[in-house]
Order: sequence, then C-alpha cells, then structure tokens
Amino acid sequence: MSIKFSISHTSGRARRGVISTAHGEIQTPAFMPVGTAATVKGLHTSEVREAGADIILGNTYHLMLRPTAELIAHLGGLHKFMNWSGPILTDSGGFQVMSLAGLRKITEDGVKFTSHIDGGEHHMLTPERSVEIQHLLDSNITMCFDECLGWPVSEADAAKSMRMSMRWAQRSKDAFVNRDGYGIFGINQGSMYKDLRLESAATLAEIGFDGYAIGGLAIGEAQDVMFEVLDYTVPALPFEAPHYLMGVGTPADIVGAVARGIDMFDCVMPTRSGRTGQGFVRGGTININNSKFKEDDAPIDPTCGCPVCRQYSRAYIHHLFNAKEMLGAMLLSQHNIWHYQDLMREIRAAIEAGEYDSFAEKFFKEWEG
RNA sequence: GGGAAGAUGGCUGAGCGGUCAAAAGCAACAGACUGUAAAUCUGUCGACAUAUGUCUACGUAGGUUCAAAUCCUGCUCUUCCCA
Repeated sequence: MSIKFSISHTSGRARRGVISTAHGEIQTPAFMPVGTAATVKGLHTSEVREAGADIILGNTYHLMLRPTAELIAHLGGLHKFMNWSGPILTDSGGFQVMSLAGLRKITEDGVKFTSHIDGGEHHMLTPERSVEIQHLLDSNITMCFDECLGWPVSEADAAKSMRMSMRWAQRSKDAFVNRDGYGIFGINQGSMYKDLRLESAATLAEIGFDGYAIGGLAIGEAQDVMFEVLDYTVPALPFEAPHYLMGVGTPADIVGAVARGIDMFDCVMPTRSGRTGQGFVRGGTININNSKFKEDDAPIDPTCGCPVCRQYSRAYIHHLFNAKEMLGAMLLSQHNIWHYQDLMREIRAAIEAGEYDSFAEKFFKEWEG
C-alpha cells in the first residue's frame, strides 16, 4: 500500500486511527478543510494548521482551469505553491459534474466542461486526465473521477451512473502512478439504493484502493436518510482502509457518521458559513449578522479557546460584517475551522476512551435544542 | 428683483390620469449555506388585521374628473441662472 492506515481503537463502529502519507500523518477521524482554489478561503495555512487540521483539500477542476496543473507542477507542486507542507487530498472534479450541470456534457469517455471562468473554452475531464492532473498537483490522496448525481434520482438512472463511475474507477486506478506515501481512493455511489451501494462497494473492493469514499450524499436528503445509507454501506467497505464521507457536513452529520464507521470528512461549511455570518458554537450555530449581537461583548463561543474567541467580541465581528469588512469573514472562518477541529479532537478522545456512544448521545442532546 | 427647474415611502430615485401601497438601488430585519461558479443567495420591508382585507399616503390648501403621485390654481420650501 502506498499510504498506510492503522486503527488503534474502536468504539462500536467508530474507529480511531492514523493515516501516514509522504507529507505527514493524519489523525482520524479527521476533518479536512476545503481549499478548492489552492487556498482555504480567508485563512493563512498557518492558521489552518494551528487549528489542528492535518490535511486539506484541493480541487482538480478549479486548478486545471486556473492557474493550470502544469504551472503548479512547474512551480514545485501544490504544497509549495500554497505553502502547506502537510498532506493534501484532491477532489477529482466529480462534484463539478453535478454542481456545474448546466455547463457540461457527459459521455462514457468523460465530461466536457464549459469553463465557468471565461464561459467559452471547453475542457475535457476523463478519469485518466483527472488522475494525471492530481499527480501534477502532487496530491497525496488522489480521488477517482466519478459522477456525483443529484437527488432524487430513479433507481435506473442511479444504477447506470454508478456503473459508469465504477468503470471510471477502474480507469482511474489504472492511470494512477504508485509512489510511496501517495494513494488513490475509490468512490462509492448508488444514491439511496441499498443494492446499488452494495454492488458499488463490492466492485471497488475488487479493484482495490488505498481508501474508500462515499459520494453522492448530503445533497438535499434528510439526515436520517443519509445515516441509513451509511448503516448499510460502510460495513460493505473494506474494514482496514480509511472510510471517507465526501462533502459532509454539519457537526451533527459528522458525529453521526463517525458512529457508523467514517474516518474522514471534508466540507465547505465552516469556511462558507464563516463568510456569510454563520458561526458554529457548542450546541448549534449563531448568525453574527443578527442585531442582537450589536452590543454583545462575549466571544463567538464562550467555551472556545481559539485565537478569535480569545481576542475578539461578537460585537466587533458583528460590526465587521455590518460594515462589510473582510476581516469579519476571515475571523469567523478561522473560528469555525477551529470549532470543527475541536469537535474532531473530542471525537478521537471519546473513541480512545471507548465511550463514543455516550459522547454521541450527549452531543445530540445538546445540538440545536 | 427677474427667470428656470423641482418637492415621491428611513435615504437615493423611477413613475407623469386608472393595471400604484407606488420600479430599482441602498439601509433595516430575518432566513439559507454540506466532495465551493458563493466576501453569496432568498424573504420581509406605510399602519393595522397579516390568506383574499381595511385605513392613511407621493410638500400644502383647494379644484377638474367616474378615477389624480400623475392635470389646473394659490401657498410654502429647495436648487440653478440673470441682475
């Protein structure tokens, strides 16, 4: 195996482990801040690191368009380019197959995109090209190129799409260049259909990957629907490899997914919400735009020890948002990233202590209510 | 002193006889945000009931008309030009 994963503790289905890569270790369960365009929006990489993140995400689609994978390779790779020395996982562009639905055309060969930047030029993304780009970026964890479907979809459409993604998974694996400390993850698909999820899991296991992701969730379905998919899908994935739930999610999603055997998460939520005024606090969220914070001298979360909460008040950050000052978005994003990493630390500790179930139960009792 | 233009909802500013409680932007208030086309998007935004409703409103006092923010007259104020 090109990257190593070892599980040190379990608590129910929850696992506590370490992934070793060429750029360092990842303590799991892990939350990976999203740095789509070679930046975790609003944060210095030092702040991301200090918050406790071991690994961040980059994006094939965005970086191939601008500044191009070849340029990043020429400049020494994505780590050097963006000043992040830790591990990087790159998304394959599969999510953009869904999110840029109006701008692409899918064939068996791959996906032709109309650039969302200049609108004119067409770019072809195939499994082979996606893997090549991720290699050029020097990504530690390459994701297979897949089709992320919206929701809801018919079982027939989901089956057709999933099977194509599985063929693409084989092509992605074939195109992947093995190196020590670098790996490639397969992506399970099949929408909310158990038979398809199980078929997908079996196919991926047969191909063999360094880790197994679950895609196509948290795209509008209710949380209990997502949990139900995890209930039957995660046990079908190879136990000894990392399990990565793509694009998830809220703190409650994460706590529930860890209980179902997920080891890795990524989500734009802490940074996007941080830019739009939503701050994560113990038990839920606040909207710092609300006028009730105008004179509130308390920190965003009085129980938080992050640099933002140690130094700035809700009233100040409320003022920054009100005045549309960029520092407001930066501070709230930093706090949110810290909050997510705090949550992961608590999750890991609870698993190590062998009491994850009671931790999760307590968490859900406090959450939003 | 003479001439010209104008006064619209918290602000800017459309409307120039009925489809006007009145465009649009801003401000205000609230909501959303899940592998980032997002420093974004959505809703409310005269009052009271808050589904269809009622009332008070486009400087002010009158007038014309079935009907006026829109037309006419007086007044008040503002800006600009000439003395």
